[in-house]
Amino acid sequence: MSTTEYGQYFKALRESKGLTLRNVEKITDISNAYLSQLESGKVKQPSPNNLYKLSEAYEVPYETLMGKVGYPIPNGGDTSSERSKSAEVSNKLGEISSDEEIELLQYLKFIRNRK
Amino acid sequence: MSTTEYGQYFKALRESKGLTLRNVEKITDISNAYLSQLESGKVKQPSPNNLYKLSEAYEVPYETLMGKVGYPIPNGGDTSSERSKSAEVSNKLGEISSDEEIELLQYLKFIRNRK
DNA sequence: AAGCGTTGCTAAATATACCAAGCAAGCCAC
DNA sequence: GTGGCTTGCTTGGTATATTTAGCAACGCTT
Repeated sequence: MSTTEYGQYFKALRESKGLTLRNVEKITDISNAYLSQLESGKVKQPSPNNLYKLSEAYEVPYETLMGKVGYPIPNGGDTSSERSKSAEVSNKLGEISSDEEIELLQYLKFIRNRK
Repeated sequence: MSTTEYGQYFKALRESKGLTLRNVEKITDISNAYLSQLESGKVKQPSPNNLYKLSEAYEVPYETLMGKVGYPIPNGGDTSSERSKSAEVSNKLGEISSDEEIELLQYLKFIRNRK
């Protein structure tokens, strides 16, 4: 199944914000070691508590992260698959795939780093 | 320590429905052994996946169970007095400025055209 | 070059979710 | 009573979430 490891998503998110692993550790109290494993796909289901902290640090909706890692989310059905009929909160950019998401985050990092 | 004995809550829920541990096991695919531990307070943070199954079996809102065991729930109402500081609307990419938004849209177009 | 702080990462260890197997007590038929 | 069936429960084990300690490569500054 879509092996689009969400680890890369987390990594791209962090880098787009210009944060280091130890930066995030400081903010969230999650060890940098664990964060590294998270980003390299060695963790399957991080606890909701940690997802919540990360959602704050990265300023993305908690629900989004819950869905990303495969937990059921309160209002809709499943996620992880892009064919969901869910009226997913439209992003300002319109519908984007997981792969595009990562690329956009990487580009965002580039944008913010120049100048 | 929270001493939050939600175990008794689960037990009361099950009994109110006239279900046995093995009944619930059949329905949810959660072992009766585990269910027993859950109800006797030997489990601290059951996975959202299992909470979801239980919410279906017991016909209570998923969010309610999430809150019961101490997980943050999507719309505020956390156990700890945490009130959202602001309703920042964020998307999967985190906060982005208008200028960035435009650039991202252009880049998205580029991405999609390069096939 | 040598040292120093930073970065991401890994290995080993601990904690805990969860299951398979089984046990003791209850209940109802024979 | 004895046997079978059901109940809740415990014990031992496996898997996995998470941390502590450390390491190697990098960039600085001197």
